[in-house]
Amino acid sequence: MDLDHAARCLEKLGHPTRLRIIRLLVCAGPDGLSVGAVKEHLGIPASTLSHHIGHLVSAGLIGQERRGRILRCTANYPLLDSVVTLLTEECCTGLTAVRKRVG
Amino acid sequence: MDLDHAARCLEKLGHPTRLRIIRLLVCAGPDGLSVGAVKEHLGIPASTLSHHIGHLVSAGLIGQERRGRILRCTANYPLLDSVVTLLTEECCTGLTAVRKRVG
DNA sequence: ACAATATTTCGATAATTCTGGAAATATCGT
DNA sequence: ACGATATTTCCAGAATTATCGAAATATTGT
Repeated sequence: MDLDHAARCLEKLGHPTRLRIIRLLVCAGPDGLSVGAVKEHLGIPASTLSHHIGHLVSAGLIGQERRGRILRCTANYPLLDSVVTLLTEECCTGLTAVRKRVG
Repeated sequence: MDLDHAARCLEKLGHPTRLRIIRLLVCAGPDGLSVGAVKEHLGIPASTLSHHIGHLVSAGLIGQERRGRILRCTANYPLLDSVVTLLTEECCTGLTAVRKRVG
């Protein structure tokens, strides 16, 4: 995970609707949710939702698996973890040091 | 830190140049760096840099303090920490559970 | 083949963001 | 006050992103 890749992920996460999608999927666990279920939860038009999901898929933040008519979306936990790790470790090396100093 | 505020921060972090600025400032420690020093490091036009720094300041991700002609920028560690925390805890509650399961 | 359901793609518009040169502002030292 | 340095604001154009209705595609059950 280099800085540009992290920025691409953060850019996608940096939209209220998409952040809600991610939160839903993460809370839903490894089985995730269908696009329709996400639509129910968020109450936004299908085409708008589809675009946002497309963004998240293209960044790799969520995966998809067809199950008949239903398209199941799941959060990519390892990638989310990588982003958080980069933000904490590579970018925020000073954080723990500062915490010790500041309390 | 609610979800919308987090999204606003992530949106700002989700730009390569701005993420580089944050990384620089975090690595620079609590004293931060002047705008000019950041400009030297990144090698981009002053006005472009000023815009990006403006974004980060408006989101509260960095603070500024005038020292004569020089404007010193510092990373807002607590806010960065909040964003990371929301991403890990509120959004990624499943993460540790999944890790245990997946190994 | 057909009707129903789930989701995407198309198409068009509105809104926002990015970029950087030029001019303006602020502060310092003399 | 003046010249130099540091940084921002103004301005404009190009590029990207967001939104969503309508039409298209895919899959299932009958």
